[in-house]
Amino acid sequence: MSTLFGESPSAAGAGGGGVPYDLFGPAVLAPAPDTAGGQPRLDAEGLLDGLNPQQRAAVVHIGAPLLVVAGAGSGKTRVLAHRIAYLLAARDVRPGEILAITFTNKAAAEMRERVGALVGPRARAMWVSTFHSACVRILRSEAKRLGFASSFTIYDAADAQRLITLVTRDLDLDPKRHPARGLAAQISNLKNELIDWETARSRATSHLERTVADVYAAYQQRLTQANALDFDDLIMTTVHLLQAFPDVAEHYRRRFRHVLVDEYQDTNHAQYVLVRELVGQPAQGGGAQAPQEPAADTVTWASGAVPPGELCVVGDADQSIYAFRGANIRNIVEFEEDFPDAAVILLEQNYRSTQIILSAANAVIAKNNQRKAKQLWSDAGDGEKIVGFVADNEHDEAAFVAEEVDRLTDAKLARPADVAVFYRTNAQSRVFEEIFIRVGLPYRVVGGVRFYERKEVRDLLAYLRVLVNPTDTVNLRRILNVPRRGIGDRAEASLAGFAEAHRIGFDEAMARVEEIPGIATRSAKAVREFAELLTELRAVEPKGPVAVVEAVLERTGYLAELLTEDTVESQGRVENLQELVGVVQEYVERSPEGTLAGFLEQVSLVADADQVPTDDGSDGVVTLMTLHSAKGLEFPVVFLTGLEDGVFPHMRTLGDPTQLEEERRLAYVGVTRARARLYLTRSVVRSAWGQPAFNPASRFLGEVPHALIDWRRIAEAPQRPVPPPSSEPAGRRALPNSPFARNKPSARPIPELRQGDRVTHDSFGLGVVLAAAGVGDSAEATIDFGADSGTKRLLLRYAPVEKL
DNA sequence: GTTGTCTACGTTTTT
DNA sequence: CGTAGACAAC
Repeated sequence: MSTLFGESPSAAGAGGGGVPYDLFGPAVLAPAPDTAGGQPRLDAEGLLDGLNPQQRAAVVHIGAPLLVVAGAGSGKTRVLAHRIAYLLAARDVRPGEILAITFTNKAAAEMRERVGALVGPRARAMWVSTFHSACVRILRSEAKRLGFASSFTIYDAADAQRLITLVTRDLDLDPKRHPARGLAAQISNLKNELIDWETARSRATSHLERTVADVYAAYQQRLTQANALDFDDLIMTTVHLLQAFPDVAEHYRRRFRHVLVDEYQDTNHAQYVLVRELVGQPAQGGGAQAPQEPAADTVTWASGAVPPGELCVVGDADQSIYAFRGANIRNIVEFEEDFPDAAVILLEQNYRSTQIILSAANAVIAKNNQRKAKQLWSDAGDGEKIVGFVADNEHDEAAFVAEEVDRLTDAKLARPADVAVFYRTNAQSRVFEEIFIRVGLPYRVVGGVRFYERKEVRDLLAYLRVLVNPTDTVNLRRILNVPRRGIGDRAEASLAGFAEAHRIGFDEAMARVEEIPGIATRSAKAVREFAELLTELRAVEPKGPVAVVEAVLERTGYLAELLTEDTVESQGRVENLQELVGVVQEYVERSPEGTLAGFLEQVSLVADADQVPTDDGSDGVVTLMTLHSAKGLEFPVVFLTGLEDGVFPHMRTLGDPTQLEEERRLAYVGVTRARARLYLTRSVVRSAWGQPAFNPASRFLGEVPHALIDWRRIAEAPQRPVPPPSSEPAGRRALPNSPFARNKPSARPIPELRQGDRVTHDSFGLGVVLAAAGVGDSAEATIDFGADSGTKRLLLRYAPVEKL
């Protein structure tokens, strides 16, 4: 298919608001466009046009800290953009005095664009950026104060985990008991709480905590040696900088007279303290949870203090979906305690969705206990009913989505660009991609297996990082033997040991490889050649970033190896590398003075390479993304898929009411992305890594009032009389607490084994049960398979075992 | 010592 | 299904 639209719809798409087809009238959509005939509008009164009274109040508010509680679709970005423009137009604020902080690059870009549309080129003097890039900017210029080079490298989560693996090896920790992943998470949590390793160590009360603190300490030391900061360091170090150097803090407070923070509910403790430091307003409330340390959390007042900056935060506790990574709702919930003179403005009118969609969203979120009441309303009318669909399996679910998109586009009710498909986890995108490719439906996946996480891309970036920052040990060791050049584990360990013993960097150890005992001459030669290679490559730097990248690909033999391999996979890798070269070229074109270091910084702070397709008014493509990446976006047509307990809400959250509430907020976010048409789908059977699993309907489905849903198809009820088709939950009841209700269904029921039972195993053959424990999914058995295979302990849920 | 093969393993969301 | 680690052959 994909004939879609012959001619481009009359009214433009995105910002303007007119949807050409009959989704619903323009009244629902964002009010008047921000630009009139492309001309920046600077008069103060004009900036208030088309705003409702609450929005207007938020724009014109002066003085005390302001919290704007903005329900989904209530025009919060609009309020922020207009407030900024209003500051310039009506209050004589200079652009350079404004710091607007968002959570994602996407949001920052959008904000920049909208402000730019209102105030024109003056917007360029403002800082409109994410927490992380604002901090990098501050840290680069103040690095000397803190004793590190301003050319520091930024380690992302993968780099950090790799370094922690190295550290655990150094400390002789059992990787089974202390997986790097878990340690990384714990250290990250500590940093988000602004707890440095010294404090962590002094507070440690258990053996485990001491171990974490030890790893933290060693990890931090390695970061310093490598002249690197991880993501969390960017925030924490900036806070420390401002606290340790009152003159620096004063400098930024003088500069940023207006601090605006978007998605305030997603801030963690470190970000919260950072905001307070920047504003210079001492908070009254607790701030810190856990053991209080007033000194560390209290704003230092410089002599000749600058009056506090004006703070405006915008957020919605119902859309807090990042608690898992340290976001603290208390920051928004207790804003008024933190800032006793604060003003609060509530935005409840929704300009995005039909009333039916909002009613569904309100009903679902109302099930959360920990929450302040809030009811979104719209004057857009009821609109279409929500469509429900139960598929037999995930392929059918995807096929339904594809057919439905086809139907809508054929009927000119929507273009592909109007449609988004949401799912809980990235892995779920694959089925949709398969079907969409087969039927020729153009689509784009946002996020997913991210470009910058691909092995070959990371390898090439590792080379570039090492060229810029020779002390970057993690990346140096990553590429030491990539492509294979005969420097094995043994040689690497010797180099690392030598560096440790002489308290020098890994790169220096390489330079002195001759002095190192225990390295085979052949390996030593390889190390020497590798060091020379790096020197050669550094010599290319003056020729510009593109030349360096190409030199790396050529002279390391990386490209040649891939070309020789000549498989489908290697071709894909070559294409990815070409794309990366293209990214460098783009960078150079955009900033001709740009350096390799500049390029790398940009890359490390932009995690989502695949941006949301901008609506250029063409038919565009269907957007596939996780619910998390969907936040802040809106689409006329939304498919919310995989609504199954265990998928969404995610399995790991089912046992924890707090986490379950976060999942429900995620559902709320998903539902409120839809403007006119919302589809809720689930699948009876879904294959999760190989094995089919029966999942019951998501509890969130049952929380949507039945009257709002038009069930297009419900679950079959096998071996039972057909249940009354009145409501879908009948489908859910179709599979009660039968042993087939979850996981591992028909193919092979979990055998109930007792000691002495004879069994057969697909690969081990015949065996005798020595012991059995546990029931249901957690049932295990120890089975003797005789001389060939020996005794095994098996989890019966997965093990291909049958009782004889 | 290094490379290739096997197996075990673990799988949320992202700056 | 895909990747990381352990192990056995070159």
